[in-house]
Amino acid sequence: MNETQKKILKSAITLFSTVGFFDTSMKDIANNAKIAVGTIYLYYKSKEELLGGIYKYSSAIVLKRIKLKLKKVSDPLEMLRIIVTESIDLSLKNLDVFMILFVDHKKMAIKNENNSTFNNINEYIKLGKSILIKGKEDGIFDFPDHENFFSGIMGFWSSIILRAVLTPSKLTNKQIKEETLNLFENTIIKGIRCNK
Amino acid sequence: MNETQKKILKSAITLFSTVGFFDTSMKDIANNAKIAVGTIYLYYKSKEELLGGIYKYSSAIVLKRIKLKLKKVSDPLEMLRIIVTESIDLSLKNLDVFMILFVDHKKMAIKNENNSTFNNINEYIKLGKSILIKGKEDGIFDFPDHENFFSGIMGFWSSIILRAVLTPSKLTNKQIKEETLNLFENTIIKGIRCNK
Amino acid sequence: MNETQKKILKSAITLFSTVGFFDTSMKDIANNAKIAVGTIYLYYKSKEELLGGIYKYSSAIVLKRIKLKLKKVSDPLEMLRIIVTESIDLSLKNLDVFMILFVDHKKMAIKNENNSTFNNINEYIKLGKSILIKGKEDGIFDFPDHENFFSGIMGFWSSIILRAVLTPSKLTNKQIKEETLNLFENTIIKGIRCNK
Amino acid sequence: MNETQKKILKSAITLFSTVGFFDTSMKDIANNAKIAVGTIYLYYKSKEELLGGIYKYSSAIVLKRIKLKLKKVSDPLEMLRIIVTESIDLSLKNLDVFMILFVDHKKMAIKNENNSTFNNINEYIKLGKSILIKGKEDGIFDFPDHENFFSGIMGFWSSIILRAVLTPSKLTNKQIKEETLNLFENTIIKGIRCNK
DNA sequence: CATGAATGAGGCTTCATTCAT
DNA sequence: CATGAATGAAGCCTCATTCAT
Repeated sequence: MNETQKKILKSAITLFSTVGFFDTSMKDIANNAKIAVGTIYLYYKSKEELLGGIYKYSSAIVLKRIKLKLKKVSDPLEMLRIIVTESIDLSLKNLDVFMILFVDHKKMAIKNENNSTFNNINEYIKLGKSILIKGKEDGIFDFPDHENFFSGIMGFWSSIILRAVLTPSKLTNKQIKEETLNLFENTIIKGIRCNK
Repeated sequence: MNETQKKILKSAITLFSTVGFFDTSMKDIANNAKIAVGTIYLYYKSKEELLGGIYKYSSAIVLKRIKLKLKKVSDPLEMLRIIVTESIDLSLKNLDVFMILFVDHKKMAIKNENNSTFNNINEYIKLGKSILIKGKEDGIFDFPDHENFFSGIMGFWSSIILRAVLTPSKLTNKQIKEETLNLFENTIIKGIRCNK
Repeated sequence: MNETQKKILKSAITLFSTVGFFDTSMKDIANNAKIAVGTIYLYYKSKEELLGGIYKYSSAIVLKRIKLKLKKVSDPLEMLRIIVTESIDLSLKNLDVFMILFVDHKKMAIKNENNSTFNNINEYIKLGKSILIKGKEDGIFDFPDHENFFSGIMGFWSSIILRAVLTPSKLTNKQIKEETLNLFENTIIKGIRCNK
Repeated sequence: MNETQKKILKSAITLFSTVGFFDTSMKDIANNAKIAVGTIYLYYKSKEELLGGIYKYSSAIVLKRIKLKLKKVSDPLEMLRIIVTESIDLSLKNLDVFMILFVDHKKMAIKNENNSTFNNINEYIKLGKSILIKGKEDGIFDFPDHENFFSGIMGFWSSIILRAVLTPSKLTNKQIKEETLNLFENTIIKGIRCNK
């Protein structure tokens, strides 16, 4: 991926996440990236495909980093903490990507599950699910079988982050992260941990 | 609200929730409602305002019904169960409204918190928050103070419902509802209930 | 067909025939017709379809008038004279239509023979062919069987008219018509008439 | 003319004649010729001029060959047969060139008669005209004086060839050629030959 | 109240042409 | 000579909105 393409992606991510996909024109993206409109079409066949490119690119980064962090551990509880912690961390550090990846196109991602655009996102979800299952098998977690429990967890923390980020407040990102994780620990994790 | 206006709202809700706000044209709405385009403008000044109308209308129904159900009880735990149960129930019975109210415009609702359009939604959230606080004060719940805990709960169940609804499966709405509530009960509620 | 649609057709015929299909923009057509661009799309789904509309409309007029003139006669020789005379006459009176119908899109018409757009043109050609065949059967004409003889005749007079019209000269339309018919009479017709 | 330039011409002729001038992009031509877009501009200042180059190039070949064939004879009747026979023969052997030279740009050629691009085509027509005139002067042909008789003849055979070529049929090129010439012989030539 | 033809700004996309390598 | 990434003007088309009936 060369510099021009990176500029396009960066510009599009910024605008899509703040102004929205439909209210961002290709010209806006070009201007913001300081290139010509036509140039975008050298890299992406359409606005739709540019959005797809953003998905692939962003989700690849997120997935890669989370997989890396998970390598070091094998305890499901620790793994669950890591996948949530890292997701929140990445989201707060790249709010643009967060908005697009975890907020805007939930619906779309599900509807197009077989589309390669969402491969990484789907792998991310599978990863989450497998952690939960392993935790249950290992007798560390206890919760009713449910296909979409991990999606619920994603909805939980992302909704909290979204409000925290959009509501004017004096909290720093670090505080937001810590408070959210603390809440997660003392509600969901507490609820599913097996008592010893 | 006369019949014509109801037809407009019904048509717009259907289309916005399935096709999306931007991909639905005013003409589509008019055709679907079997009226003329111009007629819509007798009731709503703009497409934007029509969307606002949908919010107000839908959220009023949801809020009214939930308030009614809550009147009969005062135990915070029971109240929490009711607000979630009813929300899920209404969502599954009116998927169109659910998509718009709980999925599509999360972002928008927060950004326009002072806009009267979102009065009902905001009141709904306040209601949820107050239940949680009361539960804590009454010593029934135990969890770290967090401004957006209830938003997290909304994100939790709505993400689960969304996936359940969009993923092709053989589950009935009743099953979806029961499984989701069961999961909620055995994770979050279990996690915050005080053992005595 | 209402006034607006007529204005659109008229404007498009003029511009397509003089400037050419590709060098005429939809905005040009709208300006020339003194309407808004969008209005064109109320009547024609695309520029392509507008061209199709012109074909249908123009060829319908030509075909109708020629059929009318042919009703009064049954002698193949006279019929052949009439179909050529009338075609030339109409062409000279409506050069725009002539350019489009008999010059510009010969290629296209053949390639899309089954497309309803060219129904009238194809019927016109069939009519011409049937006259030639009847003349031969009646022993009035004598020529080698050939599927495309009538097309050859069309090419003959239309090429002559085209040059006459485009070359700067002092000839009136009446003169052009008479000279062309005279030439046709004394070359092709003379060549195929049976001497008795 | 080097190899690169020939590749450009060949590619452009193919594409212009099949897809059309406007629907062929410079990139298409470059891709088809397996060169870079920029290279075309080393040989032709613009797309327009490339088209001009095609005219000049193709018509030069046609004209040269026909002149060569005509050298051997002086009888106007034979010469007329040769110019038509050779034109048809070349057309069928190079349908691409035929489409461009004899079908597509009739209109353009006339309008730009003074443009050097069309020198060869115009010389070709002059040649045809002079044959007809000489035949008349020699008492071999008899027909009314007409500036554009030869254009009519061109329209005659080219229209027949065009239909024959585009209509799906089982005729070989040889058959098409023979049938067309036979028809020409027994209609126009028969019509203008002086009986002795 | 209701209609739907008309409007025209603005968006997405193409493509002839340039120019630094 | 050759390349092909970059340019940006211009075209087709959509659609929210208006207004005369």
